[in-house]
Amino acid sequence: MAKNDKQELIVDAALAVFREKGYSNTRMADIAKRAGVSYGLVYHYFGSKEVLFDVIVEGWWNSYYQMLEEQKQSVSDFEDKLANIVRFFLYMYANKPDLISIFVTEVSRSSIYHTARGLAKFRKSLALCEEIMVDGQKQGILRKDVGPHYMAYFFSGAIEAFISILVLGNEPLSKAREERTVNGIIQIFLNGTLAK
Amino acid sequence: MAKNDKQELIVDAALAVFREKGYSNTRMADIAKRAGVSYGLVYHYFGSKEVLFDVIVEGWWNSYYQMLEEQKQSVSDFEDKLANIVRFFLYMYANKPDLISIFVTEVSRSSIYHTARGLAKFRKSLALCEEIMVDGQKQGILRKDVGPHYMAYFFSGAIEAFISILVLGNEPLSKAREERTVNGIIQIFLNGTLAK
Amino acid sequence: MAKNDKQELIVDAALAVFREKGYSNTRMADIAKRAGVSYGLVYHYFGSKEVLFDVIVEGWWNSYYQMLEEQKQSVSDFEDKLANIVRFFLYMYANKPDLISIFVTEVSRSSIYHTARGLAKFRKSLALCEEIMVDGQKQGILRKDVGPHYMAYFFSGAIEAFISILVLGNEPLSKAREERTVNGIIQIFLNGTLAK
Amino acid sequence: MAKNDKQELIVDAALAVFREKGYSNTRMADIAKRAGVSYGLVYHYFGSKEVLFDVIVEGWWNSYYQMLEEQKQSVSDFEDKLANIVRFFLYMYANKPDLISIFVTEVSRSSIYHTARGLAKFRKSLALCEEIMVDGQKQGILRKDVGPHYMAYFFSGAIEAFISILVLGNEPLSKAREERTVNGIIQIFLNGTLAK
DNA sequence: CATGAATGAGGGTTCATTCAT
DNA sequence: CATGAATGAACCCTCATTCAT
Repeated sequence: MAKNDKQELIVDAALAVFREKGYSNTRMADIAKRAGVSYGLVYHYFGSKEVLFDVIVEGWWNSYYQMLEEQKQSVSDFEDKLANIVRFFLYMYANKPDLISIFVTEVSRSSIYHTARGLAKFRKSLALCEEIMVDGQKQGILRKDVGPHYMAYFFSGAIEAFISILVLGNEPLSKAREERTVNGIIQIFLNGTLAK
Repeated sequence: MAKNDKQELIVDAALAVFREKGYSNTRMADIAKRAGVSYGLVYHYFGSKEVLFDVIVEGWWNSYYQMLEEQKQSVSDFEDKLANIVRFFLYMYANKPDLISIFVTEVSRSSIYHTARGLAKFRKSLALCEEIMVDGQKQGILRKDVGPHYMAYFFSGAIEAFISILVLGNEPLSKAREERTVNGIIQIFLNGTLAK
Repeated sequence: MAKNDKQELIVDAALAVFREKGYSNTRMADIAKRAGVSYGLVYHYFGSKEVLFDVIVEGWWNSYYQMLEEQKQSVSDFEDKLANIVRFFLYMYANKPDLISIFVTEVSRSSIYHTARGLAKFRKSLALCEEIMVDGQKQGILRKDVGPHYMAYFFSGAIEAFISILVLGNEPLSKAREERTVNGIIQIFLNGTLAK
Repeated sequence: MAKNDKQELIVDAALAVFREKGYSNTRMADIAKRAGVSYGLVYHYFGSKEVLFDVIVEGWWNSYYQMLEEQKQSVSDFEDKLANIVRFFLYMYANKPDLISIFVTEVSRSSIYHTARGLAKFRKSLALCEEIMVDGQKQGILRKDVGPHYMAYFFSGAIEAFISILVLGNEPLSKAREERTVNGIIQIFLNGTLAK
C-alpha cells in the first residue's frame, strides 16, 4: 500500500468521525480504528489531533476560496455567479457531506475554531464575497445605497442557514429541491420579499 | 445570603466561562471559582455540567420564543416587526453578550447541542418566524411566490450572520451601527439588492 | 412527633437502604430521604454513617447473644436447643429480613466489618455456641472425640449457608419449608449423612 | 517485558489490594502503584475496576468448578472426594491466600457481588456439589432420607465456616491443623455429632 | 513505515460531614 | 430539634501523546 493511501484512509476516517462526534468528542483512537491503522501511524503522519483537524479544514477553505475566485474572475452573468456559489454548497452537501457538516458544526461558528487564525479564514471568505458584490455594483446590477459587506454577510448568512438546515436535519437533497433552493435564495437576495 | 443569590452567581459565572472557553473547554472548577463558591455547590444546585448548560440555553430559547410570540401578536407595522426581531438580537448583544455568544458558538450550529432535543428547539424558532412571514403574506405585504419557510430561513440566517460577525470579532456596537444594521438587513430582505 | 419516633424512622430507613445497596453504596442522603427527615437530623442523632451502621449491627448481635444465652441456660432437650437456634435465624428472616440480610451480606464475612472489633463479636458468638456444644458433650449427648469448637463452626456454618441461600435468592419461606429446614440441619448435624 | 508480564503484575497487585482493603475501599491508584505500572495501563488492559475484579473472581470460580468436576468424575472413594474438596480450600488458603480471602469477604456473601450474575455462579457451584451428593446416594453411601441439596448446602457451608475463621483471623495453617480440619469436617458430615 | 504498550495530568462527579439559621 | 446550604478531599476514568520495538 502506497504512503498516500494510508494518509487518505486516515483523513477519510477523520472526516467521518469528526462529523459524527464533533471535534471535542472525537478520539484519536476512533479515527485510527476507523482507518484500520494503529494510532501511532496517525501521529506519524499528522503529529496531533489539532493538525489533523486543520488539514481537513484547510481543505475546505481552499476549495471555498478557489470557487469564489473562479466566480469573481468568470465572465458569467452576475446572477449565475451567485447561483454558482449557492450550488457549490449544495454540491458539497451532496458529495462531501462530512466536510460540509464539519464546516457547519465545528468551524463556521465554533468557539473551538475561532482563534484569531480561524477568524482570519472566515473574514477572507467574506472579503472575497464582498469583492463579488462590489463588482455587481460596478456593473450597475446591484444597488449602491447598501454597503457591499452588508450584502456579503447577508448572502453568505442566508446560504449557511439553508445548509445548516440540511446538515443538522440530515435531510436528503433531490435535484428538484436543489434548484428550488438556488432559485429561492437568489430570488430573495436580488428582488427581496415585498409584494409588488 | 439567600438561596437564589448563590444560584444566580453560579449561572452568571457559567455564562462567562462557557462564553470564554466554550462548553468542552469549560471546567466546573472554573465556574465555581468564578462564582466564588465551592466546587460541590454547583453540583448541589445543578447536578451536572450538562444541566447547568441547559439551564442557560433554556433561558435563551425562552426569551427568543417570547419575543417572537410578542411580535407575531403585535399590531405594529410589518416592517417594524421585522426590525424588532433584529433589534432583539442587537439588544441581547449589548446587554447579555455572554448569552448570545454562547448561542452563536455553542448552540446554533453546534454538534454538541444538536441532539434531537436541540434540533426541536431550533425548528420551533424557525416555525414561529415562518408564521410571521405567513401573516405578512396574508396582509399582502410579502410576495406569495416564495415559500414562507424560505423567507424564515433567509431572514434568521441573515440576522445570525451579522450577529456572528459581532460576536466572533467581539466588536463594539454603537447606536449608529445598530440602526445601520437594522436598516441594512430589513432593506435587503424586503427590497432585495438589485439596482432599480 | 416524639424523639424516639424520628430515631426509629431513621433506623428503619437505614435498615432498608443498607440492605438494598450494601454499606458502601448507601448514601446518607438516601437514608434521610427514606426516613423523610433532613440529613442534618441523621447526624444529630447518630453522628456518622459508621455509628448508624454499628447501632444496627449491635442490635443484631445483642439479639443473637441473648438467644444463645437463653438456649444455653434453658433446660430443654439438647436437640430442641439446636432447633431453637436454627429457628431464631428463620424467625429473623421472616420478621426482620433487612436485619438478617445485612448480617449475611455486610457483617458475617465482610471485610468492611472485620476490623478487630468485628472479629471479636463474631468470636463471642462462636464461643457461646461452643459452650452449648460442651454442655451437650457433658450430658453425654454429643460425641467427645470431636472438638466442641469444630462442632460450633460446623453448626453455625451450616445455618448460615441455608440462610444465605434464602437471603441472596430472596426466597419465600413457608411454614413447611421452615420445618424441613430445621429438621434437615439438625438431622445431618446429629446423625450425619451416612446410610446405616 | 512481555505483554503478559505486566498483565500478571497488575492482577497480582489487584489480588493483594482487594484482599487488604476490600473492593469498595480499593483505589485503582493503589493497584497501579503496587504493580509498579502507571495508572493508565491498568485501564489499558482491564477497562475498569469492575472488570479487573471480575477477572479475578472468574479465576476463582473456574478453579473451583474444575476441581468439583474432577472430583465428580474421579473414581476415588466417596470419602476421599469429600476430603479433596476440603483440601482444595485449604490448599488455596496456603497457596493463594489473597484469592480465597477475596472469595470469602467480597464474593461468597457479598451484596457487591450478588447481582443476578453472581448468584448464578454461586448456584452452579452448589449444583455441582449436589451432583456429587447424588452420586453418593446412588452408591448407597449416603442416606436417602435427606435431600441432596441439603447435604450440599450443609457441606459447603461447613467448609466456608472453617475457611472464614482462617481468613478473617489470618491464622497460620500447619500440616497438622490441615489434616485435623479435613478429618473434623468429614467426620461430622458423615457420622454426625451424636455420641454412640 | 508501522505497531500498540505505556504514561499521567486532568476532568467530572460523589458524598460524608459541618454549621448557620 | 430540625433544616439543607455549603464544603472540598477523593475517586474513577479518559485520552492525547510518546517511544521502544
